[in-house]
Amino acid sequence: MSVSLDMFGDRWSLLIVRDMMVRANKTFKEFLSSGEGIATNVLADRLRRLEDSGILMTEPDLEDGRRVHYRLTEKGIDLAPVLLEMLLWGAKHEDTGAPCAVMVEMAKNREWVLAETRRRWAERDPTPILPKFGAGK
Amino acid sequence: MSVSLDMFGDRWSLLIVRDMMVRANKTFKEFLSSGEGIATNVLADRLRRLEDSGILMTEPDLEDGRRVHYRLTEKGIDLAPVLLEMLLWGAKHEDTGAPCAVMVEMAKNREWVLAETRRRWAERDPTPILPKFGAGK
DNA sequence: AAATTCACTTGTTTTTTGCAAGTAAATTTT
DNA sequence: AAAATTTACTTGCAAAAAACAAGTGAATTT
Repeated sequence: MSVSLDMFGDRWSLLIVRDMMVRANKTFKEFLSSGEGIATNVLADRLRRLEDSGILMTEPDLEDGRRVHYRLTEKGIDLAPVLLEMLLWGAKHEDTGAPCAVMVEMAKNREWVLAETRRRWAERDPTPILPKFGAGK
Repeated sequence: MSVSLDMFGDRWSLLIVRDMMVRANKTFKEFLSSGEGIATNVLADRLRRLEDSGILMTEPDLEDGRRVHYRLTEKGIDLAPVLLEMLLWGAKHEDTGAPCAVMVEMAKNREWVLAETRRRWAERDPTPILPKFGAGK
């Protein structure tokens, strides 16, 4: 676990992974404008380190040569259980502002949430997990 | 989750919680000598912040007035699922040095591990969940 | 009563972060 | 086709945090 903490023992790395996972962020600009206020130099540095450690990879955008697509690797998407447990912990113990009913549903359906997260990643389905939850039940 | 990351977005806080949970660390000195090399000023600061945010509490050692016992709160022990998933992720994707068979067992028995962790916390049973393995990592 | 242990605190140096501005290549607009 | 704009960064600098080294005081051991 110390290994994980060498990688994630900072304020931004896990937030980046979370934004890729639940908000389907792909570009540098999307990360910048997803509201947490990360500095451009730090974002560039974290993306580089996450890539170096095999958690994400880059691919060019074929429609716009300025853009770079960041995408989670298998190792990256495997962080979903960690992120989910963190999300649930935060919802239980802190005031997250997230709708409580949604979180209760997620807590009851961990396996479904994880399977769905992985499916969307595999199929490059950009629908975000969070807003759209509970529809199937 | 951003809330959680304000708290845990640093190299040491989660490591402290982990050491309390799986190694049953209680005193300042135990944290110092549990091998990660945290500085005394940083350790003092993190313990204070973890206490301020209700993740741990302190109680005096009745047998030795110099010592302070740090103990996880309910909110703190509720981090067990997060830590467990991190541990499992690290074991799968990084070279942790932890005996592989042990991790496979843990992955298969998440619920048991969590129940046992909580039981030991509740009963103040200091038996560590994980045996100490060497230089670790 | 002297030495030692324990849980810290207090400087000081080094590293990391945050902020503002800038750059180069690709695309869009005129 | 020239100019303006967008995108993904880099660079330089001040401020905050961390690592390092040393010290303090109360409690305990010798």
